[in-house]
Amino acid sequence: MQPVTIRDVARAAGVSSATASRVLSGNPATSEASRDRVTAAAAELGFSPNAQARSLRSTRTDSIALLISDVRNPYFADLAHAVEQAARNRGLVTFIGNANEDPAQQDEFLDAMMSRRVDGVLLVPQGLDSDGGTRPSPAVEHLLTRDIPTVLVDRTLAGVAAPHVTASSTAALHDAVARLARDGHRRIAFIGGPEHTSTAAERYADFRAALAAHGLDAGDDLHFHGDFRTPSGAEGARWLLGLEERPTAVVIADSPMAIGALAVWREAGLAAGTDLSVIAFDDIEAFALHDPPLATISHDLTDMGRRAVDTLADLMAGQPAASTVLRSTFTDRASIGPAAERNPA
Amino acid sequence: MQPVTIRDVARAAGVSSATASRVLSGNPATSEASRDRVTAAAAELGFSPNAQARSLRSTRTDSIALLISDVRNPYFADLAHAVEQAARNRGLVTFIGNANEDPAQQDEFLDAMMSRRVDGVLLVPQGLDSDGGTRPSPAVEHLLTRDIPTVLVDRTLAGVAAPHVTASSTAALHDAVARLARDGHRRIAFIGGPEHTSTAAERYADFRAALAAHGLDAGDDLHFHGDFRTPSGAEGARWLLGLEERPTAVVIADSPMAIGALAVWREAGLAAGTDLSVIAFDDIEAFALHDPPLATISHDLTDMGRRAVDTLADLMAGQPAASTVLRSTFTDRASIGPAAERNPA
DNA sequence: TTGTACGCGTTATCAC
DNA sequence: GTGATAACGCGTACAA
Repeated sequence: MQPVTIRDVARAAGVSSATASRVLSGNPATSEASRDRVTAAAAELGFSPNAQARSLRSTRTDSIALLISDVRNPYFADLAHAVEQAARNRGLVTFIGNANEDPAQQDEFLDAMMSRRVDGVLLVPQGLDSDGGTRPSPAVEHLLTRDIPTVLVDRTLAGVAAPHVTASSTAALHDAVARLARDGHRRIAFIGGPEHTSTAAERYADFRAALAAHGLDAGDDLHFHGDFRTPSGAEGARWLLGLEERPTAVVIADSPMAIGALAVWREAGLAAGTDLSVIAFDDIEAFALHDPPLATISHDLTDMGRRAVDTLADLMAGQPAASTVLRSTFTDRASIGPAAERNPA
Repeated sequence: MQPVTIRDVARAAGVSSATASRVLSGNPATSEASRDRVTAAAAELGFSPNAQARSLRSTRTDSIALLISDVRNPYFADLAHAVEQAARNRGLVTFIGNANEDPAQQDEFLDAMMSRRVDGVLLVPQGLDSDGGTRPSPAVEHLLTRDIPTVLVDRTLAGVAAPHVTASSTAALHDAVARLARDGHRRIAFIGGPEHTSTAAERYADFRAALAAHGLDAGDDLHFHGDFRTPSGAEGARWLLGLEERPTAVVIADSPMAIGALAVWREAGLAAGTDLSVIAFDDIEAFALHDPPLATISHDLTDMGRRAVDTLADLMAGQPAASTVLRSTFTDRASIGPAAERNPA
């Protein structure tokens, strides 16, 4: 079936396409008579305006793009949900894209979005060029040189001046390490994310700083380099089991890695909170499956999503927009216990 | 900055816009000389073609829409990931939309997608009109009358003739009930999804049939009506605890409800596999957090996503497309144990 | 209040 | 192989 155009509607209503257009876009300069006939005809024919043609004229699409790192990571799924609801409240449609933690897929999606002239972009940046260089990837540079309203979310990117909405875990990690230190923990491991992401780098730096503040060993040998995904969490867990002098506590930098790690430790017979104290980043619903309940460091993602959309809206309105840094929360739960004796006799 | 058009590129390359277009869209009727100059100019100016204008001419957008019920449900997140990868392999961009299990949000997204003239739609339908009527929602009817290639995924919809890619759990539920019956279970509860979704209805019907096949009580009083979300799983768990004669086993129709239910039961001191045997639909990574490991009934979502895209591609190519019904798998794990004694002395 | 005519950026159709 | 030109569907300045 041929798509129904505004001309078809106009013909059916016995008016010109200009009048039909005016009626359909709410222009007040229309008579009641034509208004009735046009709306009736449009409904009758099932007219759906061609957004391509419309935005070719008006250069506005009332849509934004959201690029996340990994749809299957509950953290980003929650963020996507929050952004979508906030955007919907402003009459914006959200196109969600999945980068798979891969700069190439990120760029593909961004190119498609720029081609479709979205009004703005919310970007969880996927790190630098695959060249290993120090510049942002081509599509991201393109975004900036073309002055497309862009807000970085969750992560920042070196050399990119766009405003961002992120979360700082400095205080939460300080609290968490204080709690561990109080319970006698001296060797605390860190299962981190990929170095090139700002979140991974910051979380580890904050962790080191918190250790130092409590007079604990701040060597780099208790740092496992994961990639934010489940299998690398399992690897990290095995790495920890293989350490000569086993740490008594561990901090894991996101929830998929925590899932992978906890499964390995349980299989190895380690009880969380008893044999090994565990703190995981993110506080996802599925953590309720774990016994004992997991201590977490988490962000309010609804807030993050809402603020990201607010910031982007400012930018799209031509107003200058400031960056926001939210605070993370440390939640103490039973997966933290007293440090086990070292080398029990 | 003004967007760079193909005319700018043509001018910079010293050719006509027609030649520039031919070069940029890979038309072989071009000389090596102009090819070089045009590609150089395009790169120099950072040209990005306007997809609106392009598809205004060519009526193809090389994009598809995927509407899922709930981004935060890992089942649909996995499906979205699978679809996206499969579509990408065919050069199609996927726009993911989230309906929140709400027909109104479904229709909003579908309208936006129709406006943008996507080449096809993969739809997890959100049930009937809010009127409670028996017809599909307006946007879905629109999709069909306009003959937009559409494939139903995961769920079907009464009265909609579009091909579908779904999964049948008939055999898996038969296996699961057989396993429970063998272990002495006679009272088996079912925490189901919303009746108006085909998956919820089918799963419950198959469950009832499996019970009957094993000569078990098939009354309707052990059926809790949930909504596929975590809080309703918790409600279902409390409902089960309040039953006069407590069932010894339970089947839960999706993973978020399982998460909600298991947390409640643990808090109440019930051990899965000992006090209550548990089988959950879906086999998500996060289930690894649970001890003992959960018995599951699951689908291969990568397969489902791939086939959905295959089917849609056939439709878009004008070929007739057949529906596919995949088979679910029952995985026996330690959350199933012997039926506890009833009314122990 | 309404209709005519033009242009948004691109591709397809013709001539050359 | 290349260039001029029409057309995609819509919104709007202008004229009536």
